[in-house]
Amino acid sequence: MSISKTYNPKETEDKWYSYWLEKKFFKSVPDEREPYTIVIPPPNVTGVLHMGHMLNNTIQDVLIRRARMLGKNACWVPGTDHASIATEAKVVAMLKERGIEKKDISRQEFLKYAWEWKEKYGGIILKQLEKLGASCDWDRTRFTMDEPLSEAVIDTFIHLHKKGLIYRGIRMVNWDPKGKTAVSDEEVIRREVNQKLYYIRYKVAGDSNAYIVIATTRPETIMADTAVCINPNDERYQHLKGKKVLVPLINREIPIIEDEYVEMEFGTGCLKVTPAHDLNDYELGVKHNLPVIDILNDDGTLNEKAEILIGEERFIARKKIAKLLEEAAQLEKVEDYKSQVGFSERTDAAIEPKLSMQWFCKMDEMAQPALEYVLKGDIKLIPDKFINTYRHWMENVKDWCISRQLWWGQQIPAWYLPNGQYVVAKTREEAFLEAQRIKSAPADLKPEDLKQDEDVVDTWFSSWLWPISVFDPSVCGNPEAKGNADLNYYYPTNDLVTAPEILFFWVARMIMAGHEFRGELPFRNVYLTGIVRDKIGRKMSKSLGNSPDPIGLIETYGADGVRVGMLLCSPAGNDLMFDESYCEQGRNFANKIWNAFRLVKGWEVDPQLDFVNEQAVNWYESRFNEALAEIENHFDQYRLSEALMATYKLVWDDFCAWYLEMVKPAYQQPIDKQTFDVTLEFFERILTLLHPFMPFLTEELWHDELFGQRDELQCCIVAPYPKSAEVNSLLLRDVDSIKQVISEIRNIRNSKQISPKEPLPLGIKVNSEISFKNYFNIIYKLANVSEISLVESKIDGAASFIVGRDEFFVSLAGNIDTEAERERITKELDYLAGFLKSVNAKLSNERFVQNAKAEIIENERNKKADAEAKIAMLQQSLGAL
RNA sequence: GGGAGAUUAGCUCAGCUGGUUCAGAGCAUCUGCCUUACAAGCAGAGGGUCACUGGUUCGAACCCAGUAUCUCCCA
Repeated sequence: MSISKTYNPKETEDKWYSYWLEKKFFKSVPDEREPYTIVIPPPNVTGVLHMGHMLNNTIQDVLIRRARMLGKNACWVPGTDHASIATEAKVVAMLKERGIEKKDISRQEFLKYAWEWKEKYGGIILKQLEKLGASCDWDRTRFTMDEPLSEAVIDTFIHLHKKGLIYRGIRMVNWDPKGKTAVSDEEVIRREVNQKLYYIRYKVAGDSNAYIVIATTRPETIMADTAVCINPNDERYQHLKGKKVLVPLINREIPIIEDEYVEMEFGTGCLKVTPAHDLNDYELGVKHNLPVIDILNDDGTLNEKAEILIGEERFIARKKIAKLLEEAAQLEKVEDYKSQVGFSERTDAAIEPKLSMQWFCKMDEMAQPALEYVLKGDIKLIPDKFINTYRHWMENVKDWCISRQLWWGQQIPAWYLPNGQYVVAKTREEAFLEAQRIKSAPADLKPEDLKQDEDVVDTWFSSWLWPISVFDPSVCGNPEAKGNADLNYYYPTNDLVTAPEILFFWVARMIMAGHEFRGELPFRNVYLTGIVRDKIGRKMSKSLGNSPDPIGLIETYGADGVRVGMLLCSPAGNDLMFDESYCEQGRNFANKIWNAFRLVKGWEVDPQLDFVNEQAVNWYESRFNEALAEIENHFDQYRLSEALMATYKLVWDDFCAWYLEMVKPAYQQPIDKQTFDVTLEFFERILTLLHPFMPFLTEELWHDELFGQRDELQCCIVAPYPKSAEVNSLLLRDVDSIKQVISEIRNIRNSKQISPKEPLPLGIKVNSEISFKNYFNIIYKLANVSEISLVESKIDGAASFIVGRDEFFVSLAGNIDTEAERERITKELDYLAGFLKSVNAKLSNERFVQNAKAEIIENERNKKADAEAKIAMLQQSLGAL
């Protein structure tokens, strides 16, 4: 092993990752052990690793590695989703570069290019996860468009359609004019945008001088107006009732209708009604039986129904309309206005509400049991504050628009007869058989007359099957199927780690699908991570350029350093303010461990030597067990950053700063065999405890010859996780006092500018039951004390301090500064007097003595006794000065 | 507009059922150290009106009400 002064991650990471792969440590097959399963939230196949993935996958890897070491059959299933809109956009761009337009090629040709693209770029993110150390079972890697998984999607569609849970209908959908597809409500991101509010004059028909003013943010849609609406209670507009107005520029006549829906305070109190381009207007239109005029093409340009500005893009049209209105003297004024606008999650295009024929999945029925699982606690959301949000959504869930006007994805298995009727079936042949049963079907119907629906289903319609389909896709759509061995062994999975943003998108729907096809929940715990922000709280994003390159971070700080850095700043469910300095802290920690190892490795053993470190060894043993219990408790509650911090302190403070210093032999002196052996054992245990957080460093050290010969499968990654054992709390308490004594002596040295090299004599006046003799060698070593004497009375002229009930005296070579000493003691006396006063106040309060629990009163009495004793000691010291 | 959550040291966060010397941790800061594992380090120190105002209680960071600010979700 190299003995370089610092840990060098580059020399170990690839080496051990390949080794783990080669020895198949990540691989899982069902056996008699208890399974522990995580399915990865499949990243978008077009994606590259960002900080959110780093956090998310670090957490999953910590959980899976720990489970593996706890002896469970750990299985982490990786994969990607096909991300229809995003991928299709990439492919369209790629084709464009090659001079090919999507509209000029067939669906089959397009898909060929798309697969080509996917094979070439689709695996990048998974490769990046390897750098992080992710111990996924790569043999199980799945893609949502793999043949069997796609088939599962189709079967699911058919099944739900048969159950009446999927239907087709005309609805107002969120239209993405850039992706030229519908998107679901969850894929629309609302943002506040600075807009203008245009005040437009509509002339009253038959009265060339009269007009009303309407305020709108979307003047380009006036050509689609089919009414103007006023509130019937609005005093200002009583005279307009029953009249008509003319749409400006095109002078089409539209009625004035009345509805209390109109807010009198907003704008002018007059609302233009545009049923084709606004959800609320649509509903108003249905209520008042208004026609629908759709003036927009799928790409967001104006069509011939607009009559003017045909072919112009909607936002350009908006500017031009404003100008035309102004020229026609029909634009009264323009005001700045802020409002919420929806944007497509994938393309960032402003969403256009659009009426269209789409497929929907009914949600309310499926939401019911999915809500129950969470409310009953069968599925735990961590942190549980998300239960409320979840419930609110589930109780107000709307039907899910699942069709997308794209080619990349699973094509909807609906087949249209020439007369417009349709059947849902897996293949053309089956569809033909189905179709023949339709009474009104043409008698001479041939299979080739059927035309399959052009659309594909939403990517999430694949993803919601993920926890099932990665194991056995064949049960999706077939709830009666038993499922294969994998599914029966691994499902339900244990933990799901994901971002709260997709609680509804995905988590809720996985629960629905799990219930539908397995009658069972898909996972038991959902750990919701926070959003990674920069140190000033901004969400990390490409456009802001405030996100560090994860792979760059790994190169700078090492994978272990970055993993530790991510976890140090990530309380569950709270956003984390990421800063590179956390990774630096992680790297420093790795280095600390490395150097502790170098120390132990450098020791020479002399078998002749007596075992002199019994107290230190026993203390550390207890301390380790105490910390382990604490760490396990943190893990049980998914408090990973606290589990890490407890580990960090155990290693750095207890093991390195105290234990190793206690047992460390003097320079170039050998160590006794027993201490050496037990220290190695302690070190091994630390490595196993650290492994889930820092897999590379620990595996590297684990294989050092210092620990003896290991066979090729004896690796840290599968070493048994330590088990907590008994804690000697008396010993822990004693050593706490000893540590305090040592600190006090160091402090005296420090404040008096005495070199740590100069040994000082220590006198102890023992008033407690602590057997200080047992700890003499520790005190000698760590406080650099020349001699220790147990004394019966105070030592005059010495610096003194109190720990617990015992008094300590350090005689200094020079004269002590009486004045400073007096001041220090007086200060402490003042504090104690105040403290005693407050304790006495409590104890003399009758109501306290009556109401408080016995043990609390007892405690107050102890506090009083301790304080009084201390005051007495200090007063004596003061007198002795 | 409706809902949820947050506010504790310069920063990031713990603080469980109200009760110990309970106001904590890590980082950062300051002071002193190149003490043969580690300066990516060692030893020590300082730092807080627990957002604000009331209330309940023998006792409040913790419970209740209101105010302010921030974040998220939904419309």
